[in-house]
Parts: sequence; structure tokens; C-alpha cells
Amino acid sequence: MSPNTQERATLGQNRENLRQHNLSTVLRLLHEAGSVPRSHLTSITGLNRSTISDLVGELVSLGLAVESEAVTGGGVGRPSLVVAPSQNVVAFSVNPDIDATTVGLVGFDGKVLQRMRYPTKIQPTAAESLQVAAKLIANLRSKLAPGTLIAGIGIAVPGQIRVSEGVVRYAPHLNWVEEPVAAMLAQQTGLPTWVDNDATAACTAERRFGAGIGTNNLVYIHAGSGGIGGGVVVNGRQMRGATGYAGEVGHIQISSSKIKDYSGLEGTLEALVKRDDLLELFKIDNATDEELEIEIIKNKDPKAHKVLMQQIADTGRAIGVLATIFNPQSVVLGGFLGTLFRFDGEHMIQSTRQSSLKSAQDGLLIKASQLGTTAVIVGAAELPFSAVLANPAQAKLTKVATKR
Amino acid sequence: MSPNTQERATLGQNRENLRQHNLSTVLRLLHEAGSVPRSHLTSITGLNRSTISDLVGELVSLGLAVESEAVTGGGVGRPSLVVAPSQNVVAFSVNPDIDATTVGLVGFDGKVLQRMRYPTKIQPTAAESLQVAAKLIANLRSKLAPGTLIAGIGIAVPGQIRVSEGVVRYAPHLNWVEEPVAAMLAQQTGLPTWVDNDATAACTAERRFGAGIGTNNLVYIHAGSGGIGGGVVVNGRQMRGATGYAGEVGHIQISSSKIKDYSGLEGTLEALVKRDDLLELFKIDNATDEELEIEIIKNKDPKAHKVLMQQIADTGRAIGVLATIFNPQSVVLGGFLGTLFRFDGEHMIQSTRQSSLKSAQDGLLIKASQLGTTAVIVGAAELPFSAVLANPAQAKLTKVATKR
DNA sequence: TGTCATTTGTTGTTTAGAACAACAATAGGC
DNA sequence: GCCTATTGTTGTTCTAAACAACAAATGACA
Repeated sequence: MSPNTQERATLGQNRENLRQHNLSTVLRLLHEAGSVPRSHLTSITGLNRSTISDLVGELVSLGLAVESEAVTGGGVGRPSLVVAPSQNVVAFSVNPDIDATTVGLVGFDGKVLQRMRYPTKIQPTAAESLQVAAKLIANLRSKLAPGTLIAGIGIAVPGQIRVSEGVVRYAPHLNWVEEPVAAMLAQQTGLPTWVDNDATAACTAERRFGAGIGTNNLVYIHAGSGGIGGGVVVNGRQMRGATGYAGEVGHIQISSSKIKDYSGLEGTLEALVKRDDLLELFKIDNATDEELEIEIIKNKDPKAHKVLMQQIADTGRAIGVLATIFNPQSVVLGGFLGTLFRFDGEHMIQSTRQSSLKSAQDGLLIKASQLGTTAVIVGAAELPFSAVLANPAQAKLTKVATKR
Repeated sequence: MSPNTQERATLGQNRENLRQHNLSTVLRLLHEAGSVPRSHLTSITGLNRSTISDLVGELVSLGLAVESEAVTGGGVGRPSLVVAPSQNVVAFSVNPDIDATTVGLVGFDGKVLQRMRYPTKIQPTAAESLQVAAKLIANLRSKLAPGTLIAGIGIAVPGQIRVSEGVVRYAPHLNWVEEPVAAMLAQQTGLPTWVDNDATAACTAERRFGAGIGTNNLVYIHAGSGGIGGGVVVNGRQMRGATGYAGEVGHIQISSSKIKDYSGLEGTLEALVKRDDLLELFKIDNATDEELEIEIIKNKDPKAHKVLMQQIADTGRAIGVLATIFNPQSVVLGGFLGTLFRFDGEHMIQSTRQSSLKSAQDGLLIKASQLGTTAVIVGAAELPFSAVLANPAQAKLTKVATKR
């Protein structure tokens, strides 16, 4: 039940792998592009027309793709049939947070179909959160059309995850330690379940459907109420590191300051750029990103402005360090950091310039997140979808029973 | 003539790709392990016995591998034939530096067969350096046994490289700008030529034959007279970034210090840890790493000791930042940094602990380089070898003419 | 409006490369 | 010396992609 089947050493390749790889390639193209003419599939993959015909046929018979009528008006010659990911395939997302649990229903094309947020007590246990999630999922599931194929459940948790085991190693804000959440929810729902870090999930979503479309080298930084997390894509693949804890971009030291972050490290990005500091200055507690952004824009207090500009400069500094190391195509800023960028992006870029090599700045794009708060939901659903994409023919989809 | 053929989008896969991939896999195993019994090849690759037989047969007929007699004593059953990379395959390495150019002859098993260092004037032009290199190569080439297969030439340059174009974008210490060195040397020698950054090359060498064997996530940091460079391996592949300038680990900001590095950035690793500073304190100018290490060990001056310990602490800090970001299996320290680690590794590790997340520290190994100064030579030779490994059947090897 | 060139889908055939099966070769254990 | 276990070899089978020939559908143009 590991979503990183693609991580396996791809040593020997036999005919079976070949077919699996080609099916996977075609399905992935559909998943990411939404819908593609068959003729494009042949040119992109370099495979023969008849081979594409065969592959698409298999995907259709698996219920993963649909062929719609040819769209005319694309130049001379016979119009090509358009292939699209099946609207019948869905996945559930779960995002446990400190005061509520959110559950989403996501289509195979990456669109959020439903979304429900259910408040819990502060710092719920894993069992409590997952029980809420299981109930919401059961609710959504009962309304699914007969014949719908469920790919599974993806859980996005703010903390360190052992992805291959489906275990939350440590989630400081939730105070969860060594919780086998994937197995717990799989048992309650009967659906295959995966778990990953929330920022990593959001990163995947932005890369496939948001601000990072088409980039193979991407740095994503997200700031929420629970500190700063992130994700990095290198050579087109999520960077996970030797033990799965790579990409902790919030905890890089960028200054000699003695201020500590939530993990006790001094002078890190997370220590210097704190959403709570601004909330305090504005004398509000508990605000959505939207509310905070309005507050920031209408602010007149010079003291608050100074703090704001310092946070923007520090963020730029961290981006500079990351750009120097990763030389990415773009840096995507999620949550509160997106707000800072929108407020004074030029100031942030200035600061980036001072802490990065010129070569890393050429062509570097800094952008605010495109998917916003849905990124985590979409990204979590990519976990079950990834399993389907990795091996379409063998994917174990759960079919919603036909009404009788 | 790009060595990163493996970078190409591996979209559609046909039968040809399949064969190429399997040939490549087997040859790569031989290249990295030196010699492997055929039975191991079957179990590692998962391919059928008869398929391995066929693949090895093709590699042997291509002159890339040899089959030696079965080695008895490995348990019951018929002993397996041992396959090894051919001793007939070689590559040349070139390493232009500020006061000399080094040329090496490297075997297909990664062993340095010959090495020649030829002094030049200070800051030679690219043409001057390459002329020296071409002469040394011609010299070595004339002594090669008839029938030897030459894979090509790999040039390792201290600077920023556009690998796919074979161009040195900017090498500050040599004062080279936009030099098409690969084409220049290819024209002079008639051999296919590649170029890469010297630290990147050393990183590859350490990963395949040195301190990083078997690791898929590795950070390599090298300090020489010309600043601090490095290389990072993520998911088993060299990290190159969007435009090829990734992995500049010497230029990450780790302090608020105003001291600048060679690129004008403040408070970076390269700004704080300078080999020259120690040479100055010891009142020597121009020393090999070995000489400097002796000087460091016999040092009694408390002032020098303090600087030394500060440099060790700063190095640890940078390692901490990198470990938090990359979560590598190991960090390998080359050149002068290896010296610092050997002098007081415990102090360095202490400093690392204070600037990295606990999760990144678990199981993290910090090591000094194993290949030392030969790493660059071996790594540069990997450039032509990589082309052979990527597509053994199509590799264009140059055969040394039979004497007549 | 009809013809033609162009592109794509379809179907039956070919082919390459890996798997498979049967057998021979060679080792250690008893 | 016989047995078992493992590996190499050879001829056959099988599968997935390519290929070839033809049908279908479009736009361009006279």
C-alpha cells in the first residue's frame, strides 16, 4: 500500500513492465491534461497509432478513461477522437487539523467535487479525528452514483510521516506520536488508505494542477498557523530523502538570530516569519488567511509595517538560499507567505537577489499559490490516484454497488 | 553529445527502449561492482536466465564486457560464470586548474591507470589549457594497446557549466567566460567530449566508487583553493536544477555576518570557511591539502586554533542546513573540509546538531572523501562512460588501430 | 459539388525480445 | 558413486509493439 511504487528500483524490465509503463504514461497524460486527442497521445509518447488505440481501449475497458466524439475544426484530415479521464473515478481526502477535520471528494481530473469541514475539540487524538473523517466519508460515499470507482483515501497531516508505512511519526501541533493512521482509517472504511505530509501534498497539487504545472524543478513553501513546511520537486520527482524527512524548508537557518522556532532551532525561517506575530500586532486572534490579508492591506501602524517588511525580507532571504541550492524553475508560496508576496513582491525579490547567486536568479519565477486552501485536499487525493496511475491494470478500485 | 541522455522524458517505451534499458542495466551493474557472477545478474535484475545469457553475450560481442571462468566454492550447484567490465575500455579526463592542467586515463572499472599534471602559466586561457590537454592525451593515446576502445573525454572545470551544450558559462578562478570547451577539445582530438563542473564530477565519483557507494541521497561538499563547491544526489540522480546551476552549496547563507564570499554574497559558507585564512595564519602560501593537514595537527597557536574551531563549527552549521533540507544518507566532505572533519569531527557534528532537525540527524553519516584528489579525475571519466552506459549498443567507441 | 490531398482510426500480419521448458553440466553432501 | 541443487544452453512459445493496407472523415480547391 505504498504510493511510491515508482520509487522501486527499476532494474530489469520485461514485457509486463513495458505494458504497465505505457498504460501508466497514457493515463498520467490524461490525468494531468484533462483531455487529449488520440493523435496527440501518439506524437507525445512516440508510440504507434495502433498501439495507442490498444492502450486507450484497455484504459476504457478498465473504466479509467472515456472516449468522446471527435472534435472537428482542427485542420485537414480525419478528426481525432478525444480521450478524457473517466468522471466515474474519485478519491477521498482527509486533512486533520488542530480544531477541525476536513474531508473532500476529488475527481480523477483533480477537481474538488465536495468538501466538508467538521469542527472537533482542540488537539483531537488520531482516533477522534479519524472517526469524524470516517463518518464524513460514509456520508459522501452514500451519495455516490452507482458504478463510481473509488481509488481510495489520502490523508494529509501537518507533521512528519513515514509514507511507506502509513504512519504519522510526529505531528507536533496535533500532538500525535507514532500513529498508524492509514491502517486505522482503512480498517474503518474498507478503502485503501495512504498518508503524507500536508505541505508535500499541497506541493504535488500545485505542480500538477496549479502554479507549478509543467515544472520539473520546483520549491513550494507553505506557512500556516502551525509553522512553515514545504516540498521540493527535483528532476520531476518529489524529494523525500533517505528516511522521508527531506524538504523541511521552514527549518533552514538563515540568520544568526537567537529566536527559536517550534522545533527549537535558532534563526530559522520559521522562527523569523511568524503569522502569529502579525496577528498579535493587529490584535486579532484566529483569522483566516483572507481576513489577515485584508488586515495587512488596510494597516496604517508603522510598527506593524516594519515587522511586515522584515518578514518579507526574511522570506526573500530563505528563497534566495533555496534558489541557490535547487536552481528551480519556480518558487511557489502557499498560505500566509502568498499574502506577504502579494503585499510587496518587489521587496521580497530584492531580498532574494541579495542572498542568491545570479545564475540561480535567471528566469526564476516567484509565485503565490494558485490552488489556495484546496491544494491540500487535491494533493491528498493524489495519493490514491498515484497508485492507480502507477499500475492502471492492477489498480484495486472499489466499485459503488448498483442500486437494486 | 549530452551525457544526460537519461534526463530525456522517458514517455513511450517500445521494444527497442526495453532492450536498451536492460543492456544498460546489466552494464551499469558491471561498471559499478567491478565483476559479478551471472547468477547474481539474474536475481538482481529479475530477468530470466536465458535473457541474461543473451544480454551478456551482446555486451561481450560489443567488447564492453568479458566472461571469465566460473569460480568454484560458492555452494552446491554448477558454479556461475563471472562477468566483468572489459579492461579494454578507457576514457580520458581533463582537469584544467589555475596553474596546471591534469590529464588522466581511467579504466572502465573506475580505476585511474595514468595521471599527468602539466604546469601552465597562471590563469591560462581555455585554448592554452586545452592545447596542453590535447598534447598529453595524444601522448597517452600513443601508448595504448591496439584494440583498446576509447569512450571519449570528460573535462571537469571549476565553474558553472551548461552540460548539454558542452560550454563553460563562467569559471571565475580561470577567468573563462562562455568557452565551448567540449567542441574545442573534440576538434583537436577527434574524440567525443563532455564537460561538467569539477565538484559535480567528484560527487559522482564518490557516489559510484568512494564514500557514497550505494547511497541514493547524498550531499557532497568540496573545498579547494577556489572556494567551496558541491554536488547533491537526490533519488539516485544528480540534482542539476532548471538551468543546470543547482547544488551551489558553498553559497548558502548561514549567518548574518557581513563577510562576503568570492561571489559577493554575505555570510555564506564560502565566506566563513576559507582555506586561505588558515594558510595566512600559518604564514605559508601555497600548500597541498596534505601539507596543510600536517600544519593543522602540529599547530600550537591558540589564535589559529580558535579560527580553526570556528571554521569547523560553521561547516557543521552548513551541514545542518543541508541535512534538514535534503535528509541525505550521508554527507561527504572533500578537500580541505575533509581535513577539518578529521581534525575534530566531534565538534563539527555538535554544531550540525544545533542547526538541523532531529529527524534529519537520525542515521546521518558525515564522512571525509575516500577518493581524495583522484575523485575529480574519476568523475570526469564518468561523463564519457555514462554515454556508453546509457546506450551500450549504439555507443560510438574509438578503437585504437592494430599495429601493422 | 466533386475531386484530391491529408490525417486518423481499424484490422490483420509481422517481428523482436523476453519467458519458458527441457536438458546438459558441474558442484557439494552423504 | 549416487543424489540433489544450481547454473548454462538451446529451441520454442508468447506478447506487445510496429507495420502495412485500407477505410473514414476532413479541408482545400477547381
